[in-house]
Amino acid sequence: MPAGARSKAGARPRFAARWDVPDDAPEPLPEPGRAALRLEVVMGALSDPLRMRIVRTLLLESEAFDHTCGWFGFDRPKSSLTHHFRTLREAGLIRQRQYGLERRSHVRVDDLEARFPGLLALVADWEG
Amino acid sequence: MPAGARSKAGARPRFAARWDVPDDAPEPLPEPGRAALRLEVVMGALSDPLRMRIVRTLLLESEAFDHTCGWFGFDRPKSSLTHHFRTLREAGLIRQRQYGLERRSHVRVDDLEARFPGLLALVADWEG
DNA sequence: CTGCTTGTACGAAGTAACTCGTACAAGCCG
DNA sequence: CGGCTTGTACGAGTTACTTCGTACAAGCAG
Repeated sequence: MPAGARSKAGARPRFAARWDVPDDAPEPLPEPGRAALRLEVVMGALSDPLRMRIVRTLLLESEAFDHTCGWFGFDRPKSSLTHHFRTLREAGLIRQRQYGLERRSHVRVDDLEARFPGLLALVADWEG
Repeated sequence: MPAGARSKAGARPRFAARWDVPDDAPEPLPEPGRAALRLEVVMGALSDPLRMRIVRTLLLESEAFDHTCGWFGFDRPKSSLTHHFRTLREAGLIRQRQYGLERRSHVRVDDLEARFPGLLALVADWEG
């Protein structure tokens, strides 16, 4: 099945499909595998408004590549953002890669749709 | 619209539809209205495995009426169960009514499907 | 090398959540 | 009435989470 082939009529998600990761991209940081994703952990990660906003923003406004912490423009100390991005990664919501001195994130759309179909649509519809 | 008339082809939820509440039923305990439901609060309530199990059990195994705390058979002190059921009610997941000396609960299927379509299907599919 | 940038690690302080024991209220039944 | 049941209220102990300052590491530009 080709990557991004998500064309079931009438069920196309409103959030952007993910792109093809280039072969020379760095390895992802440690994260739970698809089978290890737990719904209650994912929901716990999304119970924080800032983290919900991070995922939603990545889902709706991200271009065809990963984004750094600073791209979001949050007015919070760096150590706080580190905490929230790590929480999202350890819950399995985002994948992070280290590009030089930047750490870029994107939503694990495929894994989340496979394990929890419809969950990302709820996040996309969230009114912050 | 008859109760349980949820027959969009291929999208029928696997959990039991709710029943008609009799006219002489007690008033529900204080709860947030449909418009006041917040996705991050609902997810926070579901981030506890015991509470996830309560909602899932109500969804899949409940008969055509409300159920008491004791019906679940949890091996926890009563004061702990009070805490979790109240958390679920205040988050808007369940509705509670006082019948004599029992307090019975059911999932707010209509409100939750209207505000967060697909969320209850995720709960029903949860592997505890 | 010197600075600048991105982000981590660590720790501390404050807050919130969970668990549970005890005491109490309210309804039902003998 | 007295006892039984269902569940609450309150409080304490513990744990977990959040927030953030500071110090540090690593990459890049000059």
